[in-house]
Amino acid sequence: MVQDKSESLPSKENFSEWYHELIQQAEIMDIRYPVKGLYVWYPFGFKLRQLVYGKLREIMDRDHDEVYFPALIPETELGKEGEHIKGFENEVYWVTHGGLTRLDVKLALRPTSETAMYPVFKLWVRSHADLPLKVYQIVNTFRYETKHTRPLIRLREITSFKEAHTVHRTFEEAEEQIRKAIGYYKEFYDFLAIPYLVIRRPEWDKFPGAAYTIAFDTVMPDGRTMQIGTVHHLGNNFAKTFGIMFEKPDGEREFAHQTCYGISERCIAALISIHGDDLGLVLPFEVSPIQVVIIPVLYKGKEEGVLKLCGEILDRLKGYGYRVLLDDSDERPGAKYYRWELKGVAMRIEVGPREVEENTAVISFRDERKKFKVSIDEITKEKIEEWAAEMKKRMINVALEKMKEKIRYFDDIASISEWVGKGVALVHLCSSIDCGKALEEEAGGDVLGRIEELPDWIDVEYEGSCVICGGKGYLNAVAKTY
RNA sequence: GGGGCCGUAGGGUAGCCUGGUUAUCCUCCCGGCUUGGGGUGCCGGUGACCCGAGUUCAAAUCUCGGCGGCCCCA
Repeated sequence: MVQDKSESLPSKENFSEWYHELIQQAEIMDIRYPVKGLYVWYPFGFKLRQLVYGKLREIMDRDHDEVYFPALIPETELGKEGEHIKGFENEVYWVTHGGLTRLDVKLALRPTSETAMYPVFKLWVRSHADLPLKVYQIVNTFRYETKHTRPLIRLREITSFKEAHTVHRTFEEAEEQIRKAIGYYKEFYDFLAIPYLVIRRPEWDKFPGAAYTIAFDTVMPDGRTMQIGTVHHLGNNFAKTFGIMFEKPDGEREFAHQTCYGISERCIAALISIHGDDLGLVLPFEVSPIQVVIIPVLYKGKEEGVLKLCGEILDRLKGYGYRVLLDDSDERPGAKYYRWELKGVAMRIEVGPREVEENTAVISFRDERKKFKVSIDEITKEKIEEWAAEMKKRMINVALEKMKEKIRYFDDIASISEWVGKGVALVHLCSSIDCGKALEEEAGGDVLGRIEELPDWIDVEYEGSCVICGGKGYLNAVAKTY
């Protein structure tokens, strides 16, 4: 029996369509805003954003101060660092007029904030005692994307760019910060149960103006990878451009070394895409806008007892501090199950006349959708936390297994192109640009770069001979990308 | 950069080729009854031809322009 309900989602097998529909049906974003690449956060989507970014903030606040820099950057500053501007010039939005008056110096809508911040860092940094300087901000950024835009994934206005910027005395000290930043991002994505690869981008694909770039990539259900975080060591390139110098204890003046690292709302796209299923969102308990929904099963003449017990459970869970909803709307229970599953509510409690008699409740978790019965007394804060932790563990395992299936090692280039597009190919590759480009040509995908941290589940030697030239190579990843 | 396709209620659609009645159907939404442990059923209701110009007795339909969206190739 085929359910041809128009509100049902396309199968996740058809990932692109599934994503497009789910974003709207689950009320994450309204895509009807009349400008290409700009979208509206629905209240539900925005709550999810706030919960996810709350965790990111908590992590950043341990080691950074939050700041806010302006969205407009004068052309004179944006253009100072040659590599940097070359990397962005095709996608910068320009403010050219104030009212009817043409501006003497055009203003760019920030594509990222290095050139907004660093002229000010020059003023803030004077002595070694001012270092290290570590700040972050969560802001919107603008890029004139010409390719296919998609909500949360490819935007003309990124609404939720968390960018951190740090300044240090030495290259090594900055490098130490890079290690810490990678640790912060790991903690963040582990919290969201999103698996990732940590990869050093090849020379031709590093951040414009950086010494090197390390990226977090996750593998989407269709086998393409998505970059969900980047960490850049800027060396003293920008310090030289913007004159960020400090006086050492011995009185000598030196250029500072810098890092920057960012995460955008692609983390939400990954959260939705990695865990969601044919019925909708699946979210970890901690970030579900609604963590628990209580569904009363009402039979004529027995409403009172059921609603009373539901009310007691509601009060108790609210007392524990959870985001809980009692759905006493006039619909059949089945319709409610589907609705709240679409929204990714982590835990469901059903109460009907049978449960009232036994003083029990039927519990179900969104990821497994099995039902089990517990006595009302068992629903304690400790128990719920235990259940939530178990659910998170299941989600991590499932997501990691799926990612492993989409990653394969190849020791010759013959069959790589058949695989790239379905998943990630691992190959040994030397660091020459010629070999990298030849491989991209052959594979029909992008070289993501050298695996920076080899996970224990990848059972391949880290070093090996380059698949193109046979020279000394390291394990690299190749894939089609978002 | 080159080429192609498409704009009809909140969402999805038929009608357009061959101009002509009250613009089709599904869904959502609103009201009523019914029902209630995995998408109840019935009855009733609100709501649309992207914008502008042209052709014509008459334009959702044909022509031109604008705006918006989608796809393919480099």
